[in-house]
Amino acid sequence: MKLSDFELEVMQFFWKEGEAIVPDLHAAIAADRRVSYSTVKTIVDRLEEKGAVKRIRTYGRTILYGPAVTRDKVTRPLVKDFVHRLFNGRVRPMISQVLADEELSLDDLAYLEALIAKKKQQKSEGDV
Amino acid sequence: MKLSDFELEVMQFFWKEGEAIVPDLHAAIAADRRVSYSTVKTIVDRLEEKGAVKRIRTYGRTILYGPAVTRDKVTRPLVKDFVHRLFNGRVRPMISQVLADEELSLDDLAYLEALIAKKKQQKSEGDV
DNA sequence: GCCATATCTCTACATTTGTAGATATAACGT
DNA sequence: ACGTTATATCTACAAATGTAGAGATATGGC
Repeated sequence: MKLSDFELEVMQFFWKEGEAIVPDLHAAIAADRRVSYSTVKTIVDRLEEKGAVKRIRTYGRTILYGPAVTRDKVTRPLVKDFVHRLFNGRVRPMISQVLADEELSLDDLAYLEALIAKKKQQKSEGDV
Repeated sequence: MKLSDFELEVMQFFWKEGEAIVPDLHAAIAADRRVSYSTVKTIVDRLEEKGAVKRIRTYGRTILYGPAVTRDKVTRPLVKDFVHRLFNGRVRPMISQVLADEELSLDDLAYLEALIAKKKQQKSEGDV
């Protein structure tokens, strides 16, 4: 399932909100940048064609859409692709860069530290 | 500087090898998948137009190209974009996923652990 | 010096993507 | 019941992208 940037942006909304009607979706996006209702509707139509969203039911003629694929299903291969495309598959510099550029709370850092420690442990055990 | 997938793939080669002639580039890519010389040359032409690669010199009529932008310059904004597009800007789940999916050596893990520890320290100091 | 060939240049085209207008029409409020 | 209006549907288009063939031509080998 290959989704464009805009399609992905819309999926974010669905993954977060669960279900949505296009007018609300449009309102949410239009709060950020000028975009016509038609444009948003077209994106949703294409997402439907691609099987990324589905019609749940209708209110009058208004259609309630919901996600038909999980975020995970979509993002996993993308992340893999991304690491390979931009960093030749080398995860280390990739994470380094994210760590350098993005703001992380102490909490996040502690969480990641623990996660890595666990991974390390598993790995050394597994190697024995 | 917005580069397409294929363009990015070619840039990988330049960043890794430094400089290259299109025939070699073509050979390298064609080792993976069928693609005509013309196609590769077109991508390089577009990269030149975009200012991502530049002509270094010629050997006969063969042109030696080299990167005109650093990997860093290109990837930094992409990573930021990516995290925002796919994870609503939440770095933690993003890194978690990468850690879960990608193979990391003990060495890598140790490195990242240290990096995070350092970040943590800097942060708590900065907050005082 | 000439020919073969490798490489470049130019042109082309189908698809995908972002974008939106025109038009139809169902449904809601009165 | 009727008109307004919100929403859907359909159509369109420019730009970017992946892809490659045709044709020009400089060079290197002989």
